[in-house]
Amino acid sequence: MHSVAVASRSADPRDSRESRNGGPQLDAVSLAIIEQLQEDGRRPYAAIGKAVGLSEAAVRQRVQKLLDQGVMQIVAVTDPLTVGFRRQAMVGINVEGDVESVADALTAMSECEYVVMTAGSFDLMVEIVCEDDDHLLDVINKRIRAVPGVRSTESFVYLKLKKQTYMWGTR
Amino acid sequence: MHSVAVASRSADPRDSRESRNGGPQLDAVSLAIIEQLQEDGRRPYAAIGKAVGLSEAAVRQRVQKLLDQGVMQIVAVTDPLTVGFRRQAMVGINVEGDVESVADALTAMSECEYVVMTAGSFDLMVEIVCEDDDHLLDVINKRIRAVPGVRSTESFVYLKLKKQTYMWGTR
DNA sequence: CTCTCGATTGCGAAATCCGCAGGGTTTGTG
DNA sequence: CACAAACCCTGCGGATTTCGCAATCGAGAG
Repeated sequence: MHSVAVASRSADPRDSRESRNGGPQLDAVSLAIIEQLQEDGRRPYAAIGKAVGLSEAAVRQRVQKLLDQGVMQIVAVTDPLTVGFRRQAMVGINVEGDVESVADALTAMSECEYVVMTAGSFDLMVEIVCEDDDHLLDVINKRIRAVPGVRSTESFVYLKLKKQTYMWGTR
Repeated sequence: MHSVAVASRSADPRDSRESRNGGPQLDAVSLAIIEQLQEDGRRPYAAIGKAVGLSEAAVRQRVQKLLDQGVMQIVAVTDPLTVGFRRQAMVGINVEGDVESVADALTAMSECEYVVMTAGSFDLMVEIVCEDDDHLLDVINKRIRAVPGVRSTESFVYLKLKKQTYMWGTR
């Protein structure tokens, strides 16, 4: 049991990627584990272990670590329309002054589902999820534009969501 | 299995009134179950049952049904930057002719993580995930602009992802 | 070589998952 | 009203999985 099984895994922990921001580096095995859990977040550890060539306990430890480190999270994702949120929009925002402080303010708003700092003709892009038109109007015109530093906004109301995947790292 | 938004709904014979896009009506209990799984996708059925006032078996059956119906899926989600995709961008697209056919073409591209038809100064917004700058350039200038009907594109390269939640229905 | 540290393994015990049978409740029909 | 069918829930074993822990392995550092 000790003699074989080693030939396969050559975990290559050194610079697969290390360049920036506190990202803990992931080896090929952790990537494979994530891939398994992207297919089914409830897949048993033993099944994952069989797929990636690790024992059940080792998989469990690595998964726990990935969760603790915030590298991934295992959650239920839904189609907003089926849970009562009928209006969504992407909002492009231009900022004067500190972009990050504006981003933090938007992050604190529960309707803001997704906040990203960008390069281009917008400084920030924010996805917002609302229950109806009134709610959407209120969030955009009253709440977002009230944030200090927000110079202008442009809204793109969702008409139809065509694709939404969670297969990052799976290609 | 890749798309949430357009997940097929099982022909539900007795659909009294699920007007349009909406799927099956979710009662308060199913919503509470989803909420539990949005906090932790691996939470045991018994614990969920205790939280929502149902037996373990009942929770299990409801969860299975929600998964089968495509109302939700339980998956691992990651920050693409930490799993080796260093360049992301939101791309706004203007289309001449049929928007939906363009959307379908983009949906077929694996680099397109998110495709949505919008109202506003863009007809489509697409989030793309790439490994590096070359890859990003190739996708935008060669692949997306080559799609028939694409009139123009505007890119917003991601600098920093500030927020990414999956708490729909939790408010 | 020796020691340390992190990752992995093996293994029981406890908890969880799973399928199935049974019992209410509601709906539709004769 | 009676009856059947469809649904949803509960309870209960048995199989499976999770969990915690001690022992082992491997790569460095001293």
